[in-house]
Amino acid sequence: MVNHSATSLDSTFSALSDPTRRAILARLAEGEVSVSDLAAPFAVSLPAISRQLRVLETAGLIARRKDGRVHHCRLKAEPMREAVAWIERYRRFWDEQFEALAEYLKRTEEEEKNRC
Amino acid sequence: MVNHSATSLDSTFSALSDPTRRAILARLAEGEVSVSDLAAPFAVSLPAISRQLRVLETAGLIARRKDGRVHHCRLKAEPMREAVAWIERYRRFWDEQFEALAEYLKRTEEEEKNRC
DNA sequence: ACAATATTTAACCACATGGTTAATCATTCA
DNA sequence: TGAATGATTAACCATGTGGTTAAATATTGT
Repeated sequence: MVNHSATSLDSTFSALSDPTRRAILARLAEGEVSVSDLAAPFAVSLPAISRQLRVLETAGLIARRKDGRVHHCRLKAEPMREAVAWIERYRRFWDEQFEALAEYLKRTEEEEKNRC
Repeated sequence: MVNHSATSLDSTFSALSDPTRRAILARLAEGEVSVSDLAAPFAVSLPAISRQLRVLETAGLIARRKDGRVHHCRLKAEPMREAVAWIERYRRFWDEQFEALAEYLKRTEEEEKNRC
């Protein structure tokens, strides 16, 4: 399997650490949105949003399509897969379910062993 | 359910965006480690590590126990739960399995409707 | 009391980040 | 062609981050 995202956990987590950028991603979950429409809800200038978008694009979290003078952004969530995969390794440290499962597996293994 | 972590997605993702800090967390997954032992593998000064630890502590990702002059750190993964929960909302944008499940659910729903 | 050890804090530096306004580029429309 | 629109880039500023070395703090061992 090839690494299509060509990005790193560094840039992914870094991109996700800003609330404005997370809000932008949330909006894009509903579909393509133009840069202006994307900027409208925020109390910052268009150049500010433009740079947030560049951060997201560099992190591989969005892609653009240019239609005339309007730039449409869309979500590209692949890097999140990698991020979740990293965090998941720690699930057992917070998840009771995980502990319950571990307990169950340990028990069945014992039983398996006793049968031999 | 009370919010025990008292931290934000901002600080969690921000803390996770640094490779040194992620390596520290990885090490702590094996159990408690003193600050010195934690610092040893890295080619940076102790004060540098001390500040990384403060970032992790502020984010709620580690806690400390002081035993004499030795400070022991341990993993506190709860904030990761929140982080994963946020990212999971985008799973369908990268996960084929998710699409397959959505497809399945849609189909069963149809059948359910036809039965009534 | 004093030296050594574990760690943090202080003061500093270089660089990244997020915001601003003004200027520029690209495209549409009159 | 020229004005208006959508978006980016440039230049600048304040603040945050991660590193350093030197100093301070806390604890242990002699």
